[in-house]
Amino acid sequence: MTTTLPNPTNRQQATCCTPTAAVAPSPAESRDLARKLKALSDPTRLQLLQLVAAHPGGRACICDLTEPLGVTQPTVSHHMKLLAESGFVTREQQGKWAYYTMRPEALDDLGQHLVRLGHPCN
Amino acid sequence: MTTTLPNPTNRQQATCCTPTAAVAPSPAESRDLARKLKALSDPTRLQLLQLVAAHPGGRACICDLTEPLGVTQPTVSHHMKLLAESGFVTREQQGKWAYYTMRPEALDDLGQHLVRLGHPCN
DNA sequence: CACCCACATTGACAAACGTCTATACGTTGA
DNA sequence: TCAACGTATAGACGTTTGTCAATGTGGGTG
Repeated sequence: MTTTLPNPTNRQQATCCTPTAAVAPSPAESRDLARKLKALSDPTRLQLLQLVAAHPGGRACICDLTEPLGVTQPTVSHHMKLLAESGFVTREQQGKWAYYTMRPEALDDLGQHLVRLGHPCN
Repeated sequence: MTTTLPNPTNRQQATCCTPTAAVAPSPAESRDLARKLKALSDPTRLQLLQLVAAHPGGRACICDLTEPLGVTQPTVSHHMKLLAESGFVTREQQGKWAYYTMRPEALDDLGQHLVRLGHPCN
């Protein structure tokens, strides 16, 4: 296609505004962003996050989360581990309970990142 | 656990602020949100979005996107179809070319939705 | 100590996903 | 009308994902 180039938009890869990222987007950055989005791309995990957020102090233990969603305790543990690894919650052991606390900044950052994706020219 | 209830945070499911959503998050809404997030949770699709956004008018055809990412044309077609079905781009056939156009509002909406997730009490 | 309890880990399994090759479809130009 | 081109679809294949039952772990309690 570079030989014939009849494509009206493809004159030497012109960009609208020299966007913040390079013309060829960084695979590493994309993988990192995709990893965070994937952590939120499951209905069960989203409901778990909402449940944690709705608890006083944005803080809940596994036993608070197992019953309302109708999934088993190992499944909840697994999901919360993923959410913690992606930075959306923090884990804190207290006695025999494991408390997970919301990290709203993580959601703020991700949200802003997405908005910026749609406006590469600021 | 409801019988013994030694859990300090779990006194009759108290919430911090009667959040916008019900205490038990709607599965339907979570599934819809998860579907959109899943559409963005792949590095190749994110790079495709960035490429489209970087093109003049936020508009590019498949042939503009196949080469820079090192994946085959059917793969690009498949990903763009997913992005279109989730509302992040629109498709528009022009001659033998298929133009995909960025929809920044979709990213804005999703970004705001995520931010709100972290602040259920507004 | 011995026993519950809350949670994590393991292993298994079906379903969904990302990618490719091969092929079909619609448009354009000779 | 035919050939070339850009794109979409179909089918196949290996990988990842979400879930569960079973088991391990470590703290509290009698």
